[in-house]
Amino acid sequence: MPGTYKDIQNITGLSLSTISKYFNGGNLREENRLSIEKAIEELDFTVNAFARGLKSRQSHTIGILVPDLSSTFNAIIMEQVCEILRSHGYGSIVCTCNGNQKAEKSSLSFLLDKMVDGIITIPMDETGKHLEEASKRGTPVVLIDHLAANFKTDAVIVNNQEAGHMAAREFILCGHRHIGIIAGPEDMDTMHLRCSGFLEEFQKENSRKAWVCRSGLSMEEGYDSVKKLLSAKHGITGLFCTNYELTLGAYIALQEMHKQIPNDISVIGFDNMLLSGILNPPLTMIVQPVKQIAVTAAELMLERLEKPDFPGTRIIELETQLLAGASVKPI
Amino acid sequence: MPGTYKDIQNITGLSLSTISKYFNGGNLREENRLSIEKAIEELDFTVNAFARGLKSRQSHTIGILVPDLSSTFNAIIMEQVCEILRSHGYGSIVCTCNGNQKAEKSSLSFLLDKMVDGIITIPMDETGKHLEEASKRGTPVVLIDHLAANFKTDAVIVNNQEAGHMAAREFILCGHRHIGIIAGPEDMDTMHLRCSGFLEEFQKENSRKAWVCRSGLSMEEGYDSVKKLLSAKHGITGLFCTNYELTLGAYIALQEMHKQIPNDISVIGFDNMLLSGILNPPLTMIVQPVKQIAVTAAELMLERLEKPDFPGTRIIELETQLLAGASVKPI
DNA sequence: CTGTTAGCGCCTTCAT
DNA sequence: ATGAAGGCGCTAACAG
Repeated sequence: MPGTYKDIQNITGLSLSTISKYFNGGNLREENRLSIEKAIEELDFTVNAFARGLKSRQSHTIGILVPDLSSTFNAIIMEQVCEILRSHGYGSIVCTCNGNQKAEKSSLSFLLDKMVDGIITIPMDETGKHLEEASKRGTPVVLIDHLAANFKTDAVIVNNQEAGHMAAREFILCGHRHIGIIAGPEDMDTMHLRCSGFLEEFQKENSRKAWVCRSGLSMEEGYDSVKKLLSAKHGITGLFCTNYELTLGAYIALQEMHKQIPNDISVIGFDNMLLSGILNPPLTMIVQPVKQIAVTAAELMLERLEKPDFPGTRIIELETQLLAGASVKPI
Repeated sequence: MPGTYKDIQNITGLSLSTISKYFNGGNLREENRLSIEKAIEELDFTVNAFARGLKSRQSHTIGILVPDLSSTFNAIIMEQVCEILRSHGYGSIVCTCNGNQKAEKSSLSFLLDKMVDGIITIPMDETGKHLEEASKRGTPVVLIDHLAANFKTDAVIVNNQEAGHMAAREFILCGHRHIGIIAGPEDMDTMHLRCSGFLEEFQKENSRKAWVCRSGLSMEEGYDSVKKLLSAKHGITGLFCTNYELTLGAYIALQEMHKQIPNDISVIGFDNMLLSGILNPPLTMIVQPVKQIAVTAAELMLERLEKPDFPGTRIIELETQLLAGASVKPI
């Protein structure tokens, strides 16, 4: 049973309002300040967040809702967001929805019932319909990764189409005409844009052709995709992998098939994460500014909390970067 | 501004206590129940968790404190723990401490200040000194991965020493006498036990010899360790990798050096995670019962919350398993 | 089964 | 600069 203002009052003889002022940055006589501090020490006192929240209607807690944490990208974004929020006094209540839209909706309600002051999410349901419940309660929402069709709110996204363009240009520059794309799911717009961006640029000349292999998002599926694409004998000279796990799986498959990179086949990967600095030759990759994404999302939220009435919504689009390696070779 | 019991009262004409009873599982006349439900619908009412917490002293929120989420093992454990807790109505406030003990201590205070009902943690500081603050406040703690020397509390651990034994026996069985261990940090007891367990068993005969390569925990360091171990020309015929990332890095290094598994070198990995079902030949691995660990940790916590006065502490030791693959070959 | 009442711990006018 | 008093929304006796 922790102490209360009353206990401090009993020790110091000061009134509750003076004590409250101490904790909320008012001016008090130096001698009173000290005696309160002594009492705090003695009692091991900390302010009761429930009582405070009851008045202030703020929990200093943010809900984080993501599809899953097995994806390294999500896990790292999450980790960073939590850390930044925490350094501003905000706790992060984390929910995953396992790629399940129904779970997404109920997780959102769950978070709101926990009185979170805001929601940062990588939405699954791209209509954003489930988010209406948040705005109904006046809880701000920040989106990561993609916008929601019917729900305007602050967001941090990345130019995935341009990411596809960059990869295509790199291959084109080196004279490649037959490329396999390890594309992931078509109904996920980030993945789709990377792929369609690539195609858009690459197929400007129709002497060039790309084969798209759709799959899930996992390492295993990257691995399988390579096996499929290469066994089909399309004469593919390069591979574009559209996320981290797919890249890793593809790399392993290539090694296993004794395909030398870039002599036998050129490769452009996506997101370096833990891969950076390992592979030999270093992989040419499209990288997302992970840190930046996390910082921006956290900042958008913190600013929104400070100025709930700030008009309009801010959509921050960050650029991906081509990290030049040595895995793409002129044909 | 969400509604309150008073609003429901105004609509239904019922008293506050009847309404309270509705929300806390009491018996009321069917007709009253219905009219309350109608009012709830109309108001979009949800119970105010602050007010409820103020009385009940429970937040229905658990603090999760882990070193980091970039480690896939941690991320997946975390994900599962959060999910289970959530299915019991508990939110999870997640903090990482980046392997920093000072941050660990302050994160713990942070979580306690958020009024969490319990703490589930993979502790860094193995004395457990920082956890005293939790017990001082009467907040239960469940440990994952290792016990804390000076802090007795419920815990889920894994028999890491036996994991080392199993790996050693597998190599011995196949007649290997020269093994490299990709061991990770010596001062981390899980990692240390896997290694010392291995050595204990393997070096029972001194015709057998193992070379230990210490490092951090990352994929990159697994990669480097292999390069180091193999370039030293110890005549190593097998490798034991002691965590997931190290295994992955080691595998990549071997591929790159065109070492065939198991013809050129035998390998025992650790934790399959995303690797399962990919590698060819399938890797022989020591696997931790990840799901089981998460479930057990969550259950220990939930049971402790139900019976705060249950005497004694429960330490659940789970077994690792040798998942037979085809990466260890008789010499 | 329902209503009345008195707090839970903190914050905030309003006086002093 | 400090104190007194009422209320945030919900719960839990206690009465009826």
